[in-house]
Amino acid sequence: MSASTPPRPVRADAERNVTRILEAAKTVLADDPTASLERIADEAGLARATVHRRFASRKALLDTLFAQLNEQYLRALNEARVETAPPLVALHRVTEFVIEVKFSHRLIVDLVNRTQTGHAFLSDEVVARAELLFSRLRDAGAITAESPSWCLRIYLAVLDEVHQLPAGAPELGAGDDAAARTELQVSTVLGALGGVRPQ
Amino acid sequence: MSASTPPRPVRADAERNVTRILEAAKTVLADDPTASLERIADEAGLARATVHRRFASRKALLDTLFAQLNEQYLRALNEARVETAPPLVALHRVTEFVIEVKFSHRLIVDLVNRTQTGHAFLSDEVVARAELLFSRLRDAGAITAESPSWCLRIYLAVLDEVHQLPAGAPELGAGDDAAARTELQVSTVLGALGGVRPQ
DNA sequence: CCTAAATGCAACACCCGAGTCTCACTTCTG
DNA sequence: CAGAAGTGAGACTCGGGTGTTGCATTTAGG
Repeated sequence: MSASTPPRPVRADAERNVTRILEAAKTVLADDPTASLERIADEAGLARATVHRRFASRKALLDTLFAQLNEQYLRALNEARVETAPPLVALHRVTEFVIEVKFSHRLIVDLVNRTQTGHAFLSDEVVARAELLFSRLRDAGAITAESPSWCLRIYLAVLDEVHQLPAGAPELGAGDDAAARTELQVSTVLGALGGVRPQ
Repeated sequence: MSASTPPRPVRADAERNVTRILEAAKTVLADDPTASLERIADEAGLARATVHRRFASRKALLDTLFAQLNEQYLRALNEARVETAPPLVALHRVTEFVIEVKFSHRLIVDLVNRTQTGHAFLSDEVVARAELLFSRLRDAGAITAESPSWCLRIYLAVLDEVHQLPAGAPELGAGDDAAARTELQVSTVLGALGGVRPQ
């Protein structure tokens, strides 16, 4: 049964262009969530027709983008061991990973608001496991906020702001950028949710 | 010099429709920042042509909307005496006013991101006075965050989330809705910015 | 009540983005 | 190298939103 890869090996350069398009889409859509496919094609250095060849529709492109994001989040949740590690440690680790994901959250929020289709931009699994982390934080006394969904909303809202801070911002100090953003995110969220700041 | 009101008294019903349109625009755009003028016209119970008669363009309508918002913010800053009252008191009062302004911040953020024109959705004066309030909060030891502009960003981000909480949400408790939202906003922001929560 | 102003309605031109198709040309890949 | 797959460029349709105009009707207000 070699049926999983029928008779269509997909040429290498075509697949390469798929990733180029996705990369370009992230960049362009982060700047303007309503950007046209032409802008994305330009950013990718390809013709608009090619984008349509690789993705049946704009929606198909966005779906792929979302799927990619959820995959990365899932990886982050796994590697941070959100179910088993001490919750404060897990929060730190998951945030480290998420900060590295160069994905504009504003983009997602915008798209969700726009497409009333109730686009499940974060998969149920991601939401459930993230909310579990906040439950564990509360049970451990690290925060006082009761509702995990509220916690997640605040986390994402703050994440958006941290993400948008320019590279050399004074809030980030002088050291490693990603590390500083992680610190800022964690301490801001813990404070917002009624916890005591570490350090 | 009776020139300020030339020979054009503007009929009463016309002016009434202007406010109707603005009201409808707030409602509709809060739900979908890209909503068409037709949807706004429908919400206002008017024909689309009438919207165009009262507002030269979509942009003109949005400008008026923003101007109105800034006016309300200015009033809030004045009535809260942000420059002179104890900063924690001022924060509380200004938040009370702002919570009453039924204006979706998501709308504004979206519009700002969309119209790259650097639309100054919050007037310089509003920004300056709000940032002053955060400076005073820091000097008084109520928060530890250094950068007033960062504080304002977090404030607005949280405000957006508080604004979007459904009416009977558990985070709001059972009492007066507006008061509960004010409390949640203030305590969340103070915590996020490194302060100690009152109570 | 009578006029001027405002509206509703319908048609129109215009622009922009999505999606499709063709055809000549380039680039993989066996 | 040869054929297949992929691409670029351009034209095209289609849908939807903006902005404009003309005309009949309604409404405000002296």
